[in-house]
Amino acid sequence: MDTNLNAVPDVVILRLPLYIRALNVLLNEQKDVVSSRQLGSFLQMEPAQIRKDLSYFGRFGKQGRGYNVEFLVNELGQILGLDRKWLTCLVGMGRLGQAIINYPGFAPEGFDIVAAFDSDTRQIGTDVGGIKVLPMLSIGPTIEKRKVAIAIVAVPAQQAQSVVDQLIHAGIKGILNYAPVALKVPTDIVMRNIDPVVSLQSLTFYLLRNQQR
Amino acid sequence: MDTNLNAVPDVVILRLPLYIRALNVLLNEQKDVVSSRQLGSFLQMEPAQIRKDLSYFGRFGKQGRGYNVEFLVNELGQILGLDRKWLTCLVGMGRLGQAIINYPGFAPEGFDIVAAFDSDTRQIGTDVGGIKVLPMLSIGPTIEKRKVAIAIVAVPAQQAQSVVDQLIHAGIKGILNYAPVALKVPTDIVMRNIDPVVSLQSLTFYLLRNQQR
DNA sequence: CGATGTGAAGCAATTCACAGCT
DNA sequence: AGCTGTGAATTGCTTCACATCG
Repeated sequence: MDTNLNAVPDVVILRLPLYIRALNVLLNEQKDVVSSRQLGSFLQMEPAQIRKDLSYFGRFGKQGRGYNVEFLVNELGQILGLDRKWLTCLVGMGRLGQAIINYPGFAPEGFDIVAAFDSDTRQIGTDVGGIKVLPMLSIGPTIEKRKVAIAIVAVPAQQAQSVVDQLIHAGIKGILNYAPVALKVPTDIVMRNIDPVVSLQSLTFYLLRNQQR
Repeated sequence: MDTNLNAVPDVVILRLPLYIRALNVLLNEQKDVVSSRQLGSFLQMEPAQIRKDLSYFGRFGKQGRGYNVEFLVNELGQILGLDRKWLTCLVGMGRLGQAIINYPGFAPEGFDIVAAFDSDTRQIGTDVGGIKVLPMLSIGPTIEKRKVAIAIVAVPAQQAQSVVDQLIHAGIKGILNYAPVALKVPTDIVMRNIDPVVSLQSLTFYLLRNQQR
């Protein structure tokens, strides 16, 4: 075993947060040890895949017993960098932006929204969820001064590319994009897209196929 | 070429909506023909992958020329079942539910939200975005009577599994889940999860890895 | 025994490369 | 000449199966 992080397949990284979610549920249920078989039945996946995934990073289990839940959740958190705070900003304070900034799920996981931006002059200066809304022109200086690493983009599709360009120019390295467009970013920038319509549009294929039969 | 829809890999189905998005942009730009190379550079992917993906469904292109944009977007829409309306309901009318029901992106793509449910007695009976909020007990009768096929779940994590069980019992076949939990559904139910925290938690891995070097 | 960790095997997806059409 | 459609080659991922250990 080698633990070369560059050799870990992307799909494996995408699954780690799901393992963490499941392990936290088990922790709440006072379970202190779990086997790959139990975790697999919980997440509806093959035990072998879980063991192989974990083996990219180390030997976390005990033969004949399984994995210590608390230990494993901490190890995985460390691998993903969840053992520290990530300064985050939000661009776009429309209805979606409002919902995002008021969503209580980010902070407990270490994603602290420390700045918010909008182009609407009526929004600028108002206080939303304890954060003052700044004008778009403040994006650069704010990100640089506060060393914000992640941006959440919740602007209309038309503005998204220009906003993302500004963010990257200011030093942002990770982007969570809610705008329904395919954005272009340099290879060293990590982006995730959240687009409910795209999700539904592949879902319907299976609905169609399942219904005729 | 055979066009057996059961033989199409899931990853291919997941990419079709992205092609549609891109093609619609090109349509707006009055482009009437596009090559796999152009589309690939637009979407940052390999031309061969696009051609192979499309070849699962038919021969849509012309050699030496490329693909007719309007024709291809219509074909793909038909394959995914986007050429008709999908009756959709929304469960959970908190901040997230409000944002979802007011999001103007669903209806133009054929996803009509025709019913909304909540457990909060103060919400029930109110009118949100032209739709009256019904109590949870109405889920079954409403879905059955109106033949709703898709449900969007925007309730707290704790209630999500029970809500999903009710929806499936009432005949829902597709679920777009916003609750941050791993839900269990039968194999004939199609589910998509939207969880921004999970998205961020894999993003951070690459931020960590890129910064040390 | 019971369960991990892991090479090897098997399967799936991507990319190559080129015949064939326009 | 340019570009599609597609077998073949390649690359990547998942699952098997078992040595090994508690």
